[in-house]
Amino acid sequence: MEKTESKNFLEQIIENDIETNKHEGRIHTRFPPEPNGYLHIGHVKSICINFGMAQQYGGKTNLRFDDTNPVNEDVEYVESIKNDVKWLGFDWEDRLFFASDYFDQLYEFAEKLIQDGKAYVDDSAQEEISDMRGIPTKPGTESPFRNRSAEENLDLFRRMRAGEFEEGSRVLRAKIDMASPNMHMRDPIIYRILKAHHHRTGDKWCIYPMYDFAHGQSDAIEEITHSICTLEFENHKPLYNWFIENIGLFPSHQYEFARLNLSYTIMSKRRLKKLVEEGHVAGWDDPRMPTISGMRRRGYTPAALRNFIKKVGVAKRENVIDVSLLEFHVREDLNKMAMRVFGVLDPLKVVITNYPEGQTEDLPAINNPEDESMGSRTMPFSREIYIERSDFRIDAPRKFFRLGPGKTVRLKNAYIITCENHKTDENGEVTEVHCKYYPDSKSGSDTSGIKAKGTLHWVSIQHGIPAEIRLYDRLFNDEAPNGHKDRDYMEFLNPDSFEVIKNACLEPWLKNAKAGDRFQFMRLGYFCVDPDTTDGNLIFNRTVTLKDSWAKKGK
RNA sequence: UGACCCAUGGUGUAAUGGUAACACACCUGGUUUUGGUCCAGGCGUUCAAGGUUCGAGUCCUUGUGGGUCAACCA
Repeated sequence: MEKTESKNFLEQIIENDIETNKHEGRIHTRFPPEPNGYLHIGHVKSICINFGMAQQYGGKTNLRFDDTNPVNEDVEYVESIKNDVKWLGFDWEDRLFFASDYFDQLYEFAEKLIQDGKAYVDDSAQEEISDMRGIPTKPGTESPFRNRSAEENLDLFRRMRAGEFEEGSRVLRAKIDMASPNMHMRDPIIYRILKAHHHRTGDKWCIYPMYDFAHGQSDAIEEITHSICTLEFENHKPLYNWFIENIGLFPSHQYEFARLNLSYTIMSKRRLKKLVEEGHVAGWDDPRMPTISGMRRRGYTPAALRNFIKKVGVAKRENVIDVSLLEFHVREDLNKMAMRVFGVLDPLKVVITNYPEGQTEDLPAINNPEDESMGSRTMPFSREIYIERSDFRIDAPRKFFRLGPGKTVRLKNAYIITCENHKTDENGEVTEVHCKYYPDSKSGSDTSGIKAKGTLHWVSIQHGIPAEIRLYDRLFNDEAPNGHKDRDYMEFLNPDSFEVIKNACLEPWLKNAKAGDRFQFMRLGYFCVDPDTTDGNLIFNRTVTLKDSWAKKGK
């Protein structure tokens, strides 16, 4: 726990609860995903808050799957969710739970409510129930089935459970207040008939509890002290409390925070799913997706994500976080840990005319200037090398500290060279650059006295290895793709969000890189090895570029 | 025309009745064999009107603006 740091409102509540010895000072939270999709950066915030708070105050966090709707849920998702939470660095220890673990208890709670005259079976059609609920500004009307006897309700409910009725023909409702200004209190449905196979309970049940009748009670059963969720559940809180009070359960309390929104992206499961299904991305783990699996594949680190969430803060007002803050934390973490290597994405041949043919030198290279313990390696240098095509310009302006006719640059870890000539093809495209080098300008023993303003990365053609590089950019080119009333978010898809480079050339050290390995390609950005990589085909994903104050100047 | 929640730089988040601060972004400059990192500096903020108070971003009232709620989803 950091000392004098300012506290967010949840920390203040928790510290106050500890001071007043509420729940004997015990802190117990839960992360309650529904196993119906993949986790995204919005969930990362929830995970970090729920696990983070407990960690910070010596408490515990349960992982509980809210699996009350078998129609949408699947074990595939529970495995991916567990994997994602673990990868982020959090541990639920032996506390892996499912709302479905409590179906028997939940059923008993429902019978108790019926016996107490606080719940009834409604035979109305779905549409009738909806009509009778009224609208927010006008009270609803009571169902004709509202005043059945407890005996009749109990009998009907048991027969619902026994499978005697068709799906949709009856529901169990809590008997609260059809005139409540809070729509959730207008006799909410708490059980519906769903003749569906459940991924854990199989065919044991044909009635399933609704979210409102499962979530709070599950919290109470697990004796959760702080049930932290997002703002849209604020209106559910009176109902959450109503069930706890009327059933007589452990007094879990719900607290709400504002969900995370990121600029240039969308966060709804439904919309992300559409991107996948319509093939706008390669899958849920496409590196452009804001999913945890996508960001993992892209090369983002768990620490970067955690630090990002910490900086974003926790409050109750709607927010849109600038993606640049995320990128900042990705770079910050990678800068410390990523080995520096050389790779040329768009090769341009350079011949060093006065360098002896057939000669090769192994030049030392520091692996990470930020971390001496990462040591060094050597890189082969020879007469013919590749440089980045964008590092050469025929019409180089004054402030272009790179190569051009007559220009002098340092080849990182090697020699200073001066451009003497270049060849072009019939289209005026540069095909080859001729330079001379200064033998006494070798890195580490430079006595030439020549000053080169720019430094370039390079790869010896003879020694370089081929690789495929996948470049990613933001998926949407609008800051708030979902924030336009008259335009669909799909209209803002960035057509240039993905580019494949097939003919990149990397320094030979990289030949043994393994899937998931992260590197900084000097001067270009951070890259990681994609799992599609095979023996003969090295594939890298660009995680994020380096900051580029030159590009920003508009060149 | 209901209930609940929210309102601080470009974006976020603090300030708990007492000098509005921190991060990102942006802009300068320095260091640099990465136009990276690092270092130094700059820019810019309390929705409005009343009220309480010696003193209000903070408390009260009203207004304005925004969000949420009318799935047998969660």
